[in-house]
Amino acid sequence: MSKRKISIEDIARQAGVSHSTVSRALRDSPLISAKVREEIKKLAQEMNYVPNAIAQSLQNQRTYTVGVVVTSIADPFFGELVEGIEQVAKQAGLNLLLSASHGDFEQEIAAIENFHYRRVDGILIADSRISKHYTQQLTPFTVPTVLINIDTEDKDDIFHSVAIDDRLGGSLAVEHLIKLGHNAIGYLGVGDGSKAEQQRLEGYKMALNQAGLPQNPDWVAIFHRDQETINDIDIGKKMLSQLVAAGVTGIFCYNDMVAVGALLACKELGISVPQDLSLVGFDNIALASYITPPLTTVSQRMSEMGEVAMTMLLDLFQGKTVENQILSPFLVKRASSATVIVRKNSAISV
Amino acid sequence: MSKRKISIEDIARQAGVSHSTVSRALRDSPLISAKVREEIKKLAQEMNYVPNAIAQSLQNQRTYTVGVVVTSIADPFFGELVEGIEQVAKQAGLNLLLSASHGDFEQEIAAIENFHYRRVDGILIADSRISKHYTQQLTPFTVPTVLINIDTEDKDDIFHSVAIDDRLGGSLAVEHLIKLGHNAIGYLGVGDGSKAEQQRLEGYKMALNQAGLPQNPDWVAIFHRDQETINDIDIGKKMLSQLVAAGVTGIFCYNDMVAVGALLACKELGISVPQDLSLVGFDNIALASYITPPLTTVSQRMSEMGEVAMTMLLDLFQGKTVENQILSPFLVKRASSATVIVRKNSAISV
DNA sequence: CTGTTAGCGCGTTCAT
DNA sequence: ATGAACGCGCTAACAG
Repeated sequence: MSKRKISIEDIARQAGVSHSTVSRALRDSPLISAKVREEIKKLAQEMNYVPNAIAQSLQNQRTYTVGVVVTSIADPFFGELVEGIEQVAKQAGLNLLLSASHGDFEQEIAAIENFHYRRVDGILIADSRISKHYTQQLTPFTVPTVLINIDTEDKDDIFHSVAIDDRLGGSLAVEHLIKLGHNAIGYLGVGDGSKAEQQRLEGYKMALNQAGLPQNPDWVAIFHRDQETINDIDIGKKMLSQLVAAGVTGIFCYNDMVAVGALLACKELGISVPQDLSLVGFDNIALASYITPPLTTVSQRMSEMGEVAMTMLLDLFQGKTVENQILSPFLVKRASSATVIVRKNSAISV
Repeated sequence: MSKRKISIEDIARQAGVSHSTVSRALRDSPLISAKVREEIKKLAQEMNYVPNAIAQSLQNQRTYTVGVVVTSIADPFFGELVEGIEQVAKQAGLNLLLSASHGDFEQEIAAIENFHYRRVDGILIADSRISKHYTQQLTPFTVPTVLINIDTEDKDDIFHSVAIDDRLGGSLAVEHLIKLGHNAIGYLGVGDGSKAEQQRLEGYKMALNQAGLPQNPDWVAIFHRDQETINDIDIGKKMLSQLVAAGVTGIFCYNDMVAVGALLACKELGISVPQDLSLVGFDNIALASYITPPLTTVSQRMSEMGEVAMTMLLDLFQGKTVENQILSPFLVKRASSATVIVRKNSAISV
């Protein structure tokens, strides 16, 4: 903003009218003769007038901006989410202020306070790093806020939320394996203590129960975190063997990265997927469809999630009462899962 | 902003001073006695005062906000870029206004005008959809702007840029194959008419020249676009066979997706990589490291690109003169490329 | 229909 | 060291 832009007063002077006449003309006020309105609009055009949103915001008490906090922008997962958010925001004439928290609680709080400072009209938060802290730290919050995929325990009147039905997702994965004839089905988890993992595991158990299939503690392998420095792929790699040793023929993995890790471990161990072992992931990341074999997985459609969350925010702006949403994931069948091949001899060789 | 937040006047009234005293106290003005300064700060804290960035901006003529236009947020490529941008922006106390153009020229212009309207301090554009149009449409632009990976032809005084050295990238890929003993090296391109492709091809030729290796028109396969509806993977799939038929033992692919397509075609044709054929990609997308075999590729480090671009913008804010940057890519060696195996008989079988 | 005035919240000069 | 007054650019209430 080195050169100050021209204002409505500049064009008022030029037109020989008052600045409020210009303001009205530009806003298509009915209180203006059609003639001067067109004249002024033309003049504004000629003078390259660009209205000042800052001044308008100060007056309107509305910034037409929403703040978005995600863990990481580089994560394709959140990328899709933001894409969905952006799409409906743009359509509604709203702008996005984006901030990454990198899973750090401090940074997340800082981002939210910054949004507050900038007087955003609403806030979207997609980050699992939070919990009850919210209730304390963010109490003085009057800005409409929608939490995405976050365990929202209380404060239902202030915080709204949209989340995925992880239990359903787990069930879908396991039911799929059951249909394929598996009856020794394992679960491979990362042990991050998240509600998501807890519920996917629940879905796993539920599906087994419902099918009357046996359950075995040895079939559930959840990584024990001593240090935070391990990634999901390596978890999958490490944990696979013990499940195989326990005799499972199909495994539901907490997410796709874990499944990819398991797949890599299979290759090293000479276990062929899906002939010897079926794998099902969760998330449907892009990688899932390109890897060999392509991964059967539960898909979340993050962009839809973003759209729903942003739409919810729009409803809140209009004073509507909104209900927390739980989105249903769905199964994407690919080549990493197949019907069980019964072979008495080769089974021993594993 | 349903409930109006408290202002400096509110806390001035409470403290029994004028609002300008409060303003000064909060900004650590030396014109204030240390005592009242602390008192007022404490009071502000108690009253949950949050300064109004909008009002400040109107006064300062500075929004501490930069606008970012990318083709797609969901694209991991741009995700990384934005992550880099965001990181240095945050550190400098700047905010990001994000917008996606989806490769649509209209949307891109609209985004930029919107940024203009919102009085951003600077703009970053990462989208290839543009060209000379800029010179015309965006002439009245006084906002510091940095173009990322865009052919910036003229207007060097207004637009600044950071881009990758595609020619060097092409050379690196081909030199690598040469070192491995290949002497019939092909290029597989998408034919999108971009400067990037043109320069990567140039790098390919340059490397061959420099090594004194033969060149053959049949070794360069560039897809001819009749319709826009084909993706890079399918291009790679389609074009591979003709290069193989031409007798190449190594192929430099325009990007990783093309290389992945080529790889899939190899699997179908029974060509084993890297034993029969070496493949090198470009971009180093996440997928490249997970596919089988992992892909040798030229890496761009988009996050660095974002950091550099944002840093350049910061320099511009400080009135420094900046130079357009060209970043050097580097080779990432993986299992899709290997030394040539000379075998007289099997060579015929291809 | 149009002009005058006030105020959104804040920073800053000009007095004192 | 502090208060009064003005302006950033715009919208809206109030006069005419």
